[in-house]
Amino acid sequence: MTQANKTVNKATAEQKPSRYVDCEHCSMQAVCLPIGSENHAIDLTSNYLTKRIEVSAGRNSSPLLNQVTGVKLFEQAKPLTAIFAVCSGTFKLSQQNEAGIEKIVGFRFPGELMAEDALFLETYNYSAIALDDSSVCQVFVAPLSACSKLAPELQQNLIKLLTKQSYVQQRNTQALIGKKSAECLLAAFLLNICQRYAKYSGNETQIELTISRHDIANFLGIRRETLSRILSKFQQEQLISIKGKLLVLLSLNRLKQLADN
Amino acid sequence: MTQANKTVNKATAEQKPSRYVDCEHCSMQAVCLPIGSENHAIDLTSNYLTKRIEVSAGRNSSPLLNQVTGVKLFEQAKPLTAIFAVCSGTFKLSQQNEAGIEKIVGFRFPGELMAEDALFLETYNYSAIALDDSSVCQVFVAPLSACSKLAPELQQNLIKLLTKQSYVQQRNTQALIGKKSAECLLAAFLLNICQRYAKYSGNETQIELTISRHDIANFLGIRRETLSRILSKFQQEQLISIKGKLLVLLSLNRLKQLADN
DNA sequence: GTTTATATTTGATGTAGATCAACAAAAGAT
DNA sequence: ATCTTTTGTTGATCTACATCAAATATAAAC
Repeated sequence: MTQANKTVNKATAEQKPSRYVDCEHCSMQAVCLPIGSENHAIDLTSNYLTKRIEVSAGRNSSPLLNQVTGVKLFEQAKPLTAIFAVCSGTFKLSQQNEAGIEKIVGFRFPGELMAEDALFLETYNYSAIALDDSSVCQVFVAPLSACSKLAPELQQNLIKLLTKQSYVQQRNTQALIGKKSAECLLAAFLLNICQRYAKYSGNETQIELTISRHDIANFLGIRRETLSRILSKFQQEQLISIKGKLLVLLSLNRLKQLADN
Repeated sequence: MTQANKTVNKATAEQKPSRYVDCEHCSMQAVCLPIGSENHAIDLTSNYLTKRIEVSAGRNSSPLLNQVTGVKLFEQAKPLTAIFAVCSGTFKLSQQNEAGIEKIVGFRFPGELMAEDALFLETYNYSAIALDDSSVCQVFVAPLSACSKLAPELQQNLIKLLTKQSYVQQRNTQALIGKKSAECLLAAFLLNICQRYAKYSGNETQIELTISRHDIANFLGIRRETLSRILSKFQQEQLISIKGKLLVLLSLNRLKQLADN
């Protein structure tokens, strides 16, 4: 474990567990765990293949234009050399279209993967931006590729991992297309992120909301104003509470009811 | 090549090339083509691994409820034993949610894959329904899995294929979320299907539209009435023409302009 | 052929959410 | 501390699309 003391010293530290997600709760498990008893030689947790690195948040050094906040871990269209698992913190994944318009395509919490959906391809499909002081496990592709040629089981595990991941991804986005009302959309989103964050925090009724309203609205395909109104409404109706960065879900049942409409 | 003479005899046959898509234009190529010169033993085009089968359309035998039209090639949640490539015809892919609501998650034209996104998983993620008299190449997973253990190159090819596929899929759906207006959405959709169909027909300005308005609307997340209105408007504006089942794009440029808004 | 069912188009109306605009509250910068 | 910038909230209006409803066209059944 590397040091993340900076994070601990911050004002918001009370709400945030001062620990990394452990390997047992990480989606990379299928890749990292050594395969079969005879194959112990291939242990991807050795530093040869993987490396834990810190990503400090802090806004981009150049506040010229409406630049993205946070720090880029990797960048869309650049050569892909490694994939990542989030150990602590939060990331947003964004794509820029030809016109340069930013579209948030997802968020990642501890235990979740980034760029795995482009494994063995040439370039990253999206950029990853830290919204927080974060840490990640970096898995280099070249040695992974070499290893997997030696160990067919590893490769089958990889394929299973990737297909499962892409299925989850698809469900996440397909659900949102359903053209539910913005309220349902938001209810579904809040439940989703709290549930995912719970793997890390242990509590699926609350989350430290490091994601800006702008990014949530962008991701959901609604306007910031609309998002803000619905959040206010949810608070009036005692469905949620927001104090500073802490979001609490007050009634999972009613939110679930709203979500699947 | 198996016989597809039934199809040729149909009234709509003039508009439709009476041939299968050839292997050169098929997305399964990376899997089917024998690998390396030394590995000729592994030729997946042998009948051992793949098999071409016919799927007659014709509506479902039970017109009781608002049952899906067409014939199911495989069914969501059933055990996955094979993946498929479309040789001729059209398929729609549909998912049912817990409430039993049908959601169209995609269409497949000749040369495109089905169920590959669940390869090595237990069950199909969606059902595939033939909208046409169609034919497919069936690739059995068990022998494919066995083979790929022998040939790491095949497996790397598979991973590349899958990740590319899932990227294209994602782009297709993400583009639709962009919450463009229904007009942009439809323009993008028409361009997309014509372009994909062109691999088969050779002409990217027209398509034999076997997909119902209902299914298009469902896929795009708009109402049938809205779809119908926009189609009428596009015809008035000489952007497209519809005669029977034949859809012709009259101005690719103006449609493209509309599409990326 | 006729009849029945299904698919598609068109019209009238209501509403959710976009848009424009102003204001309030944080967060950085000096 | 003040000043500036960014981020979030609330109000007023407008429009695209959903919804309800009815007419027409197409396809299946007899």
